[in-house]
Amino acid sequence: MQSQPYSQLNLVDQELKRVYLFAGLNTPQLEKVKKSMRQLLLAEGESLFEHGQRAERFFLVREGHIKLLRLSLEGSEKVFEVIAPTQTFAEAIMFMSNSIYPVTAQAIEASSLFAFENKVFLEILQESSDTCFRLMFHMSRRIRHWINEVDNLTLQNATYRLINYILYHIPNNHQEAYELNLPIPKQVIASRLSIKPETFSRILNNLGQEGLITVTGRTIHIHQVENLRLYSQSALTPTERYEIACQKLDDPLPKK
Amino acid sequence: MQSQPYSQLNLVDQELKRVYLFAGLNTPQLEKVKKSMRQLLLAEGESLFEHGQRAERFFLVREGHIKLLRLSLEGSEKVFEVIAPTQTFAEAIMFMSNSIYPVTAQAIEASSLFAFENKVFLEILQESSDTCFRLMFHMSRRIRHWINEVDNLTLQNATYRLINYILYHIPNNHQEAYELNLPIPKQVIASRLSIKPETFSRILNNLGQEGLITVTGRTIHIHQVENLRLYSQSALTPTERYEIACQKLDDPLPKK
DNA sequence: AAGCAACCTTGATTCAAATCAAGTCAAGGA
DNA sequence: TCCTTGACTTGATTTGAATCAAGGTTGCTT
Repeated sequence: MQSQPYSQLNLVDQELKRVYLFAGLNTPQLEKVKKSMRQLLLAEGESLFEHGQRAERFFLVREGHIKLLRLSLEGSEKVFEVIAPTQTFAEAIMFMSNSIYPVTAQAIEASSLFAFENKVFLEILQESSDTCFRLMFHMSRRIRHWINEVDNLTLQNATYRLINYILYHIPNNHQEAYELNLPIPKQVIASRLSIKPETFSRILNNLGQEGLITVTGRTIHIHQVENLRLYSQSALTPTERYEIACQKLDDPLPKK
Repeated sequence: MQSQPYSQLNLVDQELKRVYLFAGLNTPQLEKVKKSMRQLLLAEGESLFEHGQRAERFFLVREGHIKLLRLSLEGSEKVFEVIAPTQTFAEAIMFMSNSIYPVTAQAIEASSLFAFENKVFLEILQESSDTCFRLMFHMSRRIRHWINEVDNLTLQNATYRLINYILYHIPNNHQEAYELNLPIPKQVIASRLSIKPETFSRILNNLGQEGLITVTGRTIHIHQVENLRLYSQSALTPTERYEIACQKLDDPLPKK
């Protein structure tokens, strides 16, 4: 991992102002943040911090992708989240004094990030209840995000979760065809959705067989986004879906 | 649901001061909170708010138990959390202006609560960055709680989750025998752990067969707390556990 | 161009937990 | 006392996804 103090450029200022944590800061406050900021360059597979390590910094991804994961006792890894450029992570545990990172962070590909000192940012917060509020807003969004996550994991099956993942990555307004490029290996997405790679592959296959999508490498062609949406709303078991499909029986469906 | 303004008593003051949100408030601030506070009495099964409703209040449970749940499309319910006396809930979404409750809240048994106005409390927060910090601390704890929840749901099996639930309800220092009284129906606990009632029952049975616990109605006798801890640490599948148990082979184990 | 290592797919099999279907048991009412 | 109702248990069966075990692709290196 490379680490270096980062020179003050106006370009960086703009980059930081787009981060929700810093959006409300004035110039001297921003300067203070920038002084404690470090640029990190991670190689593919390199880890940034380990589950259990003291949490003293939070991070902003500039290029590449970082996965947050945990290892089970048997050694298999479970990815909780994949952090993409412009997103921050590990800022929420800042408030637990002497706290530890609840997950391990590792670069999926060569990545560039900024690291910020919790201590410095906490000092700034102490002066501005406005920034506090903005932060709390985002923390509560994160809580809701996790509630949804548990919801997905428990109420729905693997196919539903995968479809939801796809839909999440399509702009809301799109109704017709869409071409989705997966930025990261399918295995990582599979883990993120708590699905084994084999099952992931089979599900994509099934959706292809049903004529909803076509997969070419890491590109997923969705023929009719609206159809996928309907599909996810019904949230049925494959058996049930097949039965319904047979009832509709406009187009011949593959017999399993 | 009954609702009424609540008279100012010193007893209530003490009750409120023990709540983390109010711990840092001074007397006039606390008075302000109390003025907007309402007491609610819920009958068994009565719901307090529904998933999707505007979130304008947060709550403190005084007596009884409240479950936070979501309904699947087919109507089955998934319990996310069970709130016990002295605990608050729905305070984290306070910061999302115009936000909605992400879950439904319903009384498991006849319950008594206090309801607080988000607006009033937010005004107080704006004056005290100290209280803000305390709140953020608890919000970040909650985020970590949910990360652990997902971890449990994905890396571990049903037996492990149930054991963890039991261990969680035993004081840390206990090593020997312990008698745990479940305050709520087993079905609710099962849903909380994302297990079907039938499976829940079977797991308790298995643990009984292996000599770890004895179940009498809603009372669980744990013979050796330390044994349960070891069991949960290994986190193996039933098959694996049985094999290991056979290798140890000090005491005869039931053949399946 | 050959070799190799990720990454992905496919098929056969196994398994934990869900589902379906009857029960038992205890509490409360009429 | 009988009947109902809800909470729980037990057994038989099904099923979604994991696991095991080969293959196939792709892209990179030497």
